[in-house]
Amino acid sequence: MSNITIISSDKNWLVHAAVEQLKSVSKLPGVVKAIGLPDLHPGKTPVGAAIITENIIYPHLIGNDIGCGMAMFMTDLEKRKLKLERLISKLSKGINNVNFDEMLLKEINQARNNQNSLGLMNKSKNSENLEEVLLQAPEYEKSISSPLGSSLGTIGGGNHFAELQETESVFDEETFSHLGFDKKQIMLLVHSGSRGYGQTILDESIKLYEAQNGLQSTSSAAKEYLSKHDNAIFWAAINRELIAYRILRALGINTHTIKLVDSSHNSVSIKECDNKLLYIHRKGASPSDAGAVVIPGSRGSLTYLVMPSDNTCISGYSLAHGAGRKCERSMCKSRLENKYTKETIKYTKFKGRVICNDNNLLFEEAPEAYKNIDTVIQSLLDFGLIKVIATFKPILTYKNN
DNA sequence: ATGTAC
Repeated sequence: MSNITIISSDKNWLVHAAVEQLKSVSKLPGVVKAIGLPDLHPGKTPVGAAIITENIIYPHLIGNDIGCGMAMFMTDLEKRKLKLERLISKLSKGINNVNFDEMLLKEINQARNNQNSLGLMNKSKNSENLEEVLLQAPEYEKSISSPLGSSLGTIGGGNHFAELQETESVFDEETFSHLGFDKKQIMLLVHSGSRGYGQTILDESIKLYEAQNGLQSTSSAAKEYLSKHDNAIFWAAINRELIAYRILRALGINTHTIKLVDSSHNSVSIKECDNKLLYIHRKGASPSDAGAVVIPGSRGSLTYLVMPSDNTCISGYSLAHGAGRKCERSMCKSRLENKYTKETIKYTKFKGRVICNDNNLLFEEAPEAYKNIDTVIQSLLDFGLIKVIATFKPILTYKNN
């Protein structure tokens, strides 16, 4: 009997290669179940997938960007007071003007002090360990060539971004306000991860232990990986907070903000099920057993705030992490350069705008490069996995370091 | 997705 489940429908197109990748990983030793979410697409290993194992951990299934995720912050800026051109002009100057270790730590503490505690800040680790954990990345940070530089607080490339959004529709007012949302306020969504730190952790695990063969869960190698993995999860969450702080500072908006939702879609977590210890490897898959989740579409489509259902065993306790790539990166430019110039591509159909100095990336991350988020969400609804709380509309997407 | 090499 197949150990594969794919959460999809006829309307939700999936590329064959991704399904083949899912089949391939489903046959790895110790894999109990391989789940394809509706945003399943090919990567080094399948993206939009949850792989459940027993007794074995596969670092390569989580990939290099351990801890990558989506954090949504509520800003102090009211929707009615937003002046887009002014914000664009401010943000175009960049967000990083602190590049020294000591200053960086001060800045991080400032960023954290500026966030009202809803009990979310210390979710993964105690904040007292902040400096210790952050500086446990020293081998990586010190290896960065620029003097005293740090990658902490930087967005990175690829599909990473920071984006101002406004509430489009609220479908569940009670949950919306219970989570702390206020539709009058502008939201800030940050998608970033552990930068080179996670990469170093993956490289080390593969170099030392041939991670393609997996790490026996009782081995010291597995314990070492999991410990570093946890640090990367924490580091990535702080990274998103610091990015939010820097964006708001650059915009001249009150940097006091509230992080309402944050979840990582690249991680491994341990879950006890039927007296068995399961390792849930998520690669481009958000957890559906840890509260509300933000699922963005693209800069030209809506972002969804959803509440997972109580029992999501069928999807490996996971949800789609976005719309899923439809068009290969290398194909985007040629396919879209008749439709857009390098200037017109900075405008979206919602009258949103993009700040991005990388011309290729503007095309690679164009809305047309992604599937329809509404169809992806519909598949999650069809399988009874979520309830939609609200949708948000992108206003300004920032895609530089 | 990454830092680095080209």
